[in-house]
Amino acid sequence: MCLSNHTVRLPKPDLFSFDECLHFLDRGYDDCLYTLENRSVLKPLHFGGDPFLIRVREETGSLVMDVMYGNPSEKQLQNAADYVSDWFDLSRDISPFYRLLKREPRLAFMQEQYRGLRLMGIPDLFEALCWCVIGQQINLTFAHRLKQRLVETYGTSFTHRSSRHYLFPEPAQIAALTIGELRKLQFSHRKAEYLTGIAGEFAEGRISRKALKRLPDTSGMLRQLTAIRGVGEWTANYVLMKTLHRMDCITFGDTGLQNAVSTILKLGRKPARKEIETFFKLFAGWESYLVIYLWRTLSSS
DNA sequence: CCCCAGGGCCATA
DNA sequence: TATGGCCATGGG
Repeated sequence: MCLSNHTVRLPKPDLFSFDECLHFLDRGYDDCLYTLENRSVLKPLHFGGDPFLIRVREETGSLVMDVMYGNPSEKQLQNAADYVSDWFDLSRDISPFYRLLKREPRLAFMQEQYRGLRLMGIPDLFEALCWCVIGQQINLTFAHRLKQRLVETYGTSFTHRSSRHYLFPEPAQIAALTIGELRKLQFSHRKAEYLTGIAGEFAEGRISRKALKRLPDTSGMLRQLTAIRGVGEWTANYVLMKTLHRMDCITFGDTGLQNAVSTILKLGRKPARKEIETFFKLFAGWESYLVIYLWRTLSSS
């Protein structure tokens, strides 16, 4: 990695497509936590100090991260570079996954059509858990609207070139909210309880990404996460793949996953859990990537 | 008006 | 351990 003043170059790994990653970021929903602009992404970040804005774009052989606003320290710039690497899963060699795809005739098309798609992460654990709770059992359009209301009402923000950029609220801010305040934003009573509860766990230090990461295996992490009220099997698996980059996660119960598997197996019905397990057998150690690629089949082109 | 949406909790048996 | 009701709202 080459650090200059306010620009960082991150080498692109093999089997990396910035266009496929942008396709994911732009898959039809307005997301309030980043902005797409001419084949680049604007993303506000903060690591303790004042927030700043980065832009991620592509050059031959590398991703380029420029600071567009704010004045991050060298350390914060390094944090931002790590964030981007995490976000785009840059440090992973996915060639073993592609070899498995070639061995499954019904999926071989993926390594052509989606070539270079990465597991786009949600590096912040609190944000990831909140996003899961918000999205539980409602359509994604409405889920994005709820997230936007939460972020625009309680997140800090700054203006750059007449656009407002929002940071996800801190746990302490959400923990202090009443159920009624979230109900006003059209959260259900139950979701409001889950959100403030999860925020409280973070604020009081009972959950952290660091502590979770110390656990030896995925099943231990799943147990710890599902002990939190509002976090079931789906949410725990989603968070482990998107935030901790665990590679052996299957979001059982996921409607999108079930639809994708049903289509590929030509079932004409919802697959049973056992059928999903069987289908994933060949991909041991790469289940999370298969989930991502199956979700990819749900958005056209 | 109907069904379902990138679930999870809780009561019941 | 398994099943069903419930949540709240929007899109098709």
